Amino acid sequence: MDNSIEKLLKKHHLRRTPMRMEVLRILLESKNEAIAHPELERRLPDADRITLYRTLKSFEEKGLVHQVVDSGNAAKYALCKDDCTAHEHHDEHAHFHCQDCGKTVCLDTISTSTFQVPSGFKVAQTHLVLEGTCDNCGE
Amino acid sequence: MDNSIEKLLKKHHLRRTPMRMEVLRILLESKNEAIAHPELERRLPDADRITLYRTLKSFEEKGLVHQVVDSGNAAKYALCKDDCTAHEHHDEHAHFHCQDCGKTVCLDTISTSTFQVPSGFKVAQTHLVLEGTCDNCGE
DNA sequence: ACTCAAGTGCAACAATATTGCAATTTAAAT
DNA sequence: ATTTAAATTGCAATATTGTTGCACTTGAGT
Repeated sequence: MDNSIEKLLKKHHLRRTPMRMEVLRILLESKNEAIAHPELERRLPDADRITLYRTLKSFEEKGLVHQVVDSGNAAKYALCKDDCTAHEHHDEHAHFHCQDCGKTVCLDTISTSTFQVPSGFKVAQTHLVLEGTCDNCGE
Repeated sequence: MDNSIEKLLKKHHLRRTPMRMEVLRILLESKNEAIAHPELERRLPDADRITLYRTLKSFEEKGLVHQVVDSGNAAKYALCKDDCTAHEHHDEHAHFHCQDCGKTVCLDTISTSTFQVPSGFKVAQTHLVLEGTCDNCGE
């Protein structure tokens, strides 16, 4: 329901604007699937492309969504888990990118929390993307 | 030395052309650092941009380099380990992307070989990228 | 030296991303 | 309900990144 969208925005100190509500609605609809910029444009034909960039940037900065990188050339976005804040993301799960259908889904079962890095290195964020064929496409 | 460059090309069934030798030389120079396209352009001012794209694509197809995705918007390339072939990459290691200096280095100590995926999913390739501050930039 | 497939360079184009600025809108204060 | 400051938007202009087609050149085996 709309209510939850408004709450989400408020929670993350983002103004409630039509565009943001729309984008958020779409992201909520495809709950654990990451959506690329072009796809968002397609679903929001009337939206301004530039505004969409800035919307997503705001969302990311305020800890509402996280970026997923895959080997396709476009960044994708998915909703953050509840405990992400403006200052720190806690999306410690992997993603799966299907080379066939192109979809990117969250794999909450795989945690990315602890990898041992050389001394002197500090990890702020981890991207773990598995690529291959998803259950739908593997005939 | 030049010799090893030619051998590498031959090994991967790639013709020995000036451009490829140059690109390969640069990749060898920064052995375990992944280099983005713009950076390669910068280091090869006379090279044709399009040819560079195709060179890297060939390299990747023939198992000579692998792509690294990070949250920067450009794909980066690094040399594959010895046992990569045209048909299969075996670069089962993580990468570290410094948010400060932008460099991406290989972390050979971290293996990405085994993650348990839901049934029906098949993993062909794994990207594990840790982001944060590298030892140089951490004051 | 000859030959042909592979590779190159150029042009044209398509897609993706960034910046500045004026106009509008939100949310809070009066 | 008005007012107001700051955030957000839409548009223009521009930069960056990636693709395709085609004619010309080059590498490497015969």
